[in-house]
Amino acid sequence: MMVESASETIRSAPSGQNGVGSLSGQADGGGSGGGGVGTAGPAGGSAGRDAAAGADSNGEMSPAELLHFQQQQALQVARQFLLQQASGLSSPGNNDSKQSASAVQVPVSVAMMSPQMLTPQQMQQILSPPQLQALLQQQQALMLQQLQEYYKKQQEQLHLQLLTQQQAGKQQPKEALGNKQLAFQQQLLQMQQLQQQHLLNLQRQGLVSLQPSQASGPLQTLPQAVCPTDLPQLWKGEGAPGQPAEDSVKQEGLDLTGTATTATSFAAPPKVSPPLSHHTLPNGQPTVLTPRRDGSSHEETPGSHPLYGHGECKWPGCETLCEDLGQFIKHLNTEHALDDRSTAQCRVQMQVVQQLEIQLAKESERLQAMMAHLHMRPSEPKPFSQPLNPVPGSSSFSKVTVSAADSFPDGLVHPPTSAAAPVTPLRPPGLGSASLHSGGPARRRTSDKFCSPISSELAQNHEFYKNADVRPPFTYASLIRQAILETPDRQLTLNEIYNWFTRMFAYFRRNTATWKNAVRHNLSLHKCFVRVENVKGAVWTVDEREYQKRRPPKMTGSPTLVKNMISGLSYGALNASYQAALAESSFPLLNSPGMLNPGSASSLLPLSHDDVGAPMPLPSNGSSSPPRLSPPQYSHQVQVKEEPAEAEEDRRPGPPLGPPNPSTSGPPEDRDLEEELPGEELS
DNA sequence: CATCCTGTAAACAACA
DNA sequence: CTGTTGTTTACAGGAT
Repeated sequence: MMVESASETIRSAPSGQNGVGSLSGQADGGGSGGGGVGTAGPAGGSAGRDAAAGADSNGEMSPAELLHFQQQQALQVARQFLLQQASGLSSPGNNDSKQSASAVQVPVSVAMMSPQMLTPQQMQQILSPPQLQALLQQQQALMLQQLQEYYKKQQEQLHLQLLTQQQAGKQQPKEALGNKQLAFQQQLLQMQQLQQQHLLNLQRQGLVSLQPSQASGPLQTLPQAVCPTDLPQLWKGEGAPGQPAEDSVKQEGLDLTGTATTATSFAAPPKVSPPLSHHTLPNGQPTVLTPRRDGSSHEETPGSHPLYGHGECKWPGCETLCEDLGQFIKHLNTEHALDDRSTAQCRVQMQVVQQLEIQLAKESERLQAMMAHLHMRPSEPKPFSQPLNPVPGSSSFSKVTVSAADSFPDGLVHPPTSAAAPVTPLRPPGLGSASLHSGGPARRRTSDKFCSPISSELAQNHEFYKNADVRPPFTYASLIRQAILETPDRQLTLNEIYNWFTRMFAYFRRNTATWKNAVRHNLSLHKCFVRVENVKGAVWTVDEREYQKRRPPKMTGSPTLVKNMISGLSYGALNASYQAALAESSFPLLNSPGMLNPGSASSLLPLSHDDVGAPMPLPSNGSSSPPRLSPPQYSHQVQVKEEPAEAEEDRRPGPPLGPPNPSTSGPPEDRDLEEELPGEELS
């Protein structure tokens, strides 16, 4: 009864604080009840436990967490890789190197939307997880753009050549000239194909870290570039000093130009339908997930293995040292045999790859749309600063936020097969780490109190929070309030609040004991939460006055403010055509179920700015939906100003029971209910 | 640096 | 007895 699934499911894994070690026993979900366990010496010891366990080989980590971390890692890698790639881009010998070099710097920083460079940490402070994710996407998009710029340049040159030849060959017979043109056009076409393929390959390689042999360790460096602070702990940290070898990668990519012509794979990303079964074969030769450049993939040298490089196992998160290939194979067979874990990891990897491919396609289309919109002929040489387009700040952000724009229902999000992964499909690359690794309690919640930011952000990103195991940037108090205010009655029982949390946030489906305690703690602690005795028990309500009373927001340049501004920009300032382009671009590509970006899933359609986004349809809460709570149409859930009526009611009237009616039928509190208070929030 | 705010842990009581 | 609900205390760490 009542014990909603959450309490059971995972029990461990508290937010992945850093592993402090201290494998002290206790730490079971029960926490509070036992009483006896208490004190357990070292503060915070219990918290770190799980993470630490994950790091070790003793399979403590649940498959779910593995999936999470792996995804995270892969995405990080991809990101890093793209970054490197972009910076390496300048080197293609030809004349535009200078340009592109500077160009790389500019757009990125601009994309950050802050005149001054922000450190990732700062960014994380300022931005909410979804925004961070969006930013990352933006960055990637920019990288891609730059790559495309590069290719475009080459196309330019071809064009130039063509022209010059045309002129030079004036005397030549027309048909010859026509042929030449044709040839050039073909070349151009090829170019484009290559470009796409190259991009694709970049993505793939960045993720799959294939074929280390190819270049003396280009990719090896990547894993370690991955946010050293979080992953390593979980995946068994690695400290190997990496060699700087980014150019080899780039080289490889460029070399492509000469040969490859098959760009087909791009159009049809591997469907990876049967989630399992392709991975480690019993004999130890894992079928590499992404066949990498189709046919040519078999080039791997006899003495190498796609998953083996630099003396270590490249299995995601493994990095076990192996002296030689034989040892590695052995290791592969033992450690990465066909089991749930490997399977899950494989699946994740597939998803990651697929996701990135989709994203690539999406970004490409977006680029097209952008260029179309800006009347840029594809061949027209553009000054580099261009890509950023007129409205630097807002647009770049809005684009980002919307980018994922996977407006399709999340229904299929979860990997069908189940087995080991109740996990949420993805997590924003950058912020996964942000929210997880950070040692202590996740501070820096956006200070709610600011009226509706929470509701708006929630509305906008609710899909994200629902699916991604990311800690929401709100305080417990604000969340509780939100939960309560979202209901018609403006009242919830404790358990219903719990349910709301678990329903709305994947994050809270995990370590229940902790946050439930926190919820109770907050309910008791804050005067703004008023407990009202009811016939069927007690319910909690919100005293808005009290709530608003709390320390005033302090607008000046606080991160919160910045954040709000940003989000405001991003969501509000979209221009229609742009949106259209985005939407257009994203729709067709997203038909693949497994992948989507929760990050902004909901952002595109419903809302324009602030609160607007009503409590979202949210039909998808499969399991634990309490009876009430149903009305999706109920909008404006958050009456920030709520004020009098409710307050006085809450005042906990002397009479023992009075008003509240018998359980069923009408809401006891009749009182509020209808005040719609449309014009609220947002000073 | 002091203070406030928040998150986390935990002890404990009342109750079902 | 166990688990839930509430209350309270303590502490750590970020923000002001």
